[in-house]
Amino acid sequence: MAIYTREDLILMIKEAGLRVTEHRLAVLSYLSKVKQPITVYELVDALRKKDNIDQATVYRNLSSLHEARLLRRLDFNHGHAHYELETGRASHQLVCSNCEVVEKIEGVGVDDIVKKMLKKSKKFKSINTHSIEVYGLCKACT
Amino acid sequence: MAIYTREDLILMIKEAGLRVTEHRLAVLSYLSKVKQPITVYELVDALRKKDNIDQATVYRNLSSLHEARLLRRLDFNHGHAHYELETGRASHQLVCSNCEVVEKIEGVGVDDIVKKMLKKSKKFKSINTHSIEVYGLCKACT
DNA sequence: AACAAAATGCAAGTTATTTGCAACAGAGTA
DNA sequence: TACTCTGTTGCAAATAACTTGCATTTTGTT
Repeated sequence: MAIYTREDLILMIKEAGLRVTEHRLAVLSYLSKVKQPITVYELVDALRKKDNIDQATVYRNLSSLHEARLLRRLDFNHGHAHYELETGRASHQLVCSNCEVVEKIEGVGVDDIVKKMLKKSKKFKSINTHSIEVYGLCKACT
Repeated sequence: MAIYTREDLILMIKEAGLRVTEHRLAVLSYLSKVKQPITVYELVDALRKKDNIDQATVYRNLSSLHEARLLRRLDFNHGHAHYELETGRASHQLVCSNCEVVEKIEGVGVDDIVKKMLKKSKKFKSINTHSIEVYGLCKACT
């Protein structure tokens, strides 16, 4: 879990071809500090208090940062999106079918599987990112 | 791609502990015939015409069938859910980040990866299903 | 400093999905 | 077969998540 300085983040935004605004930086910075993918609601709630950012701005920034591939957008069948930094590492999680528990699992290599999928594909010839969601009941809900 | 008879589907619904209604059967039957995960919109559109089913009924049936684990609910970052039958086989797809193209890939085994994830988990001790979405640009959008 | 393009706040809009409630239908039992 | 209980349905209205229009401000560039 790398830690990014303000300068790192500024550089990332610039290299993505986007303007560096305090709000965009705040969104990226917040996401760089959390350990799990978080909901837009959490982000809006935190940034509204701290930096007085409107939710439309949060949505717009999430969207531009996602399009620029700095963020990964995830869905756990909870009715709303989750976001996390798009790091080199892939994103794999166990998701409870009953409650909102999500457990991120790291260190499971899946590169060869993704390659196999691509090889079998007729419509794609390259890929950028992927996510794996494994659903079950968490221990608390069992 | 197994083909289910009406009796198969009735049995599946009964074994899931749900009542067998014409509408529920129609939803399951429709999903048993499509080759790709489909949107609720498509389903509503088709069933409204054919069987005069209200969209609330479609949503409620999708929900009950999903909860009973007869369906799998998928999200491709398109702003709406997709559904498919929950067969023994897992669900893996390539998804275009730009348009709505989705390509289902079969025959890539991932059981050991899922097992590895479960072994690393602290919050789960068993799982039911999973999905893998691999994002990239399809050939048409490249 | 001056300017064009992009970002922002606010309020209103849109889309997907859910819900309340009265009428109806499936499934077990008498 | 009739009875009854509970799950299902249609319809309209509600909600949640997300997007958009527009006037104003900011950013990066010249």
